[in-house]
Amino acid sequence: MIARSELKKELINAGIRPSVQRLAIYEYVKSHHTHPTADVVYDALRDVLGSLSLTTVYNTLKLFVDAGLVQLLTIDDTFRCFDGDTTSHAHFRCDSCGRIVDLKIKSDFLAMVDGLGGFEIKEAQLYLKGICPICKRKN
Amino acid sequence: MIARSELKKELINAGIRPSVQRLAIYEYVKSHHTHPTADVVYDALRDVLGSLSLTTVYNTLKLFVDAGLVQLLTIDDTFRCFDGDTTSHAHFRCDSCGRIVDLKIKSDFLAMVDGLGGFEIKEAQLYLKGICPICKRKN
DNA sequence: CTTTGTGCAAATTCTTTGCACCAAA
DNA sequence: TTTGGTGCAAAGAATTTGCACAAAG
Repeated sequence: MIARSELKKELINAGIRPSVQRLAIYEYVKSHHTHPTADVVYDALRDVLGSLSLTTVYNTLKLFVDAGLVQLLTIDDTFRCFDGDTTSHAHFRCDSCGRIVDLKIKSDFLAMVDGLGGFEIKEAQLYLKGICPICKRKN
Repeated sequence: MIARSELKKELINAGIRPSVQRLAIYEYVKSHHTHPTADVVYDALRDVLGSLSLTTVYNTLKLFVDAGLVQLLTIDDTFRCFDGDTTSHAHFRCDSCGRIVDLKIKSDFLAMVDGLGGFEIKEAQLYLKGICPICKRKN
């Protein structure tokens, strides 16, 4: 859990003015590791904040992604979700419950890829899909 | 390059009736390693085939993906593209030219992921993004 | 004949944009 | 007072669906 004042500084350092809406959205994605869609963030904050529109959520999340503060995940092909954790890690999506789980990966995992000479890698996403331990136990 | 008759057998084995359209679409994704979108496949085949609709291309590619004959890639967040190569490999997308390149990965690369005990992995996608060697040389 | 595939047009869904109003520096 | 943010409504883009006709077993 990061302090609100700390998050505010991060936005300012990134050249983003910390409006009430932006700070609330930023706090949400930084403190929830549920990989929410824009719509989920909207539903969660619309009542907390006096005023919020889905447009603002979309605009703001895009702003954060472009600034490198938030990661955009395309593990599901039907909707985009967001991850406030920008450190290197893998994602697992359960085919049964739909949950997206964070998984640690070794920092040098790119060594497993051949022929990367000459490529400049800026971003890496490792997506795994299958059945999570909880759903597996149920069946 | 695989023979048409061989591809036909693959469709039949998967329980898919090899119509003229389906076979042409299947042949296209199996012989082009350009990771086309449905629209690209449509544009490439509409003149070759007497008749083809974008709807059929969408339906057919979905059919192939569900049957496990073709892979769906979500490396780009604005459109889906398809890969006739279903063997394990990574994908690199160049931010500059948009090209998607296949890269070999070591078969045991999942050993780089921690805490997979209890998970049943059915699918893995490794997406890399950055600048490809060709675009890098140009700048 | 009878089941299945094709393709047009319309619908759907997610996301972005234009623009007027509002808020903060 | 001037720059930038918010949010409504409308537009846009990718994909899916309903349905009538065509084709293949």
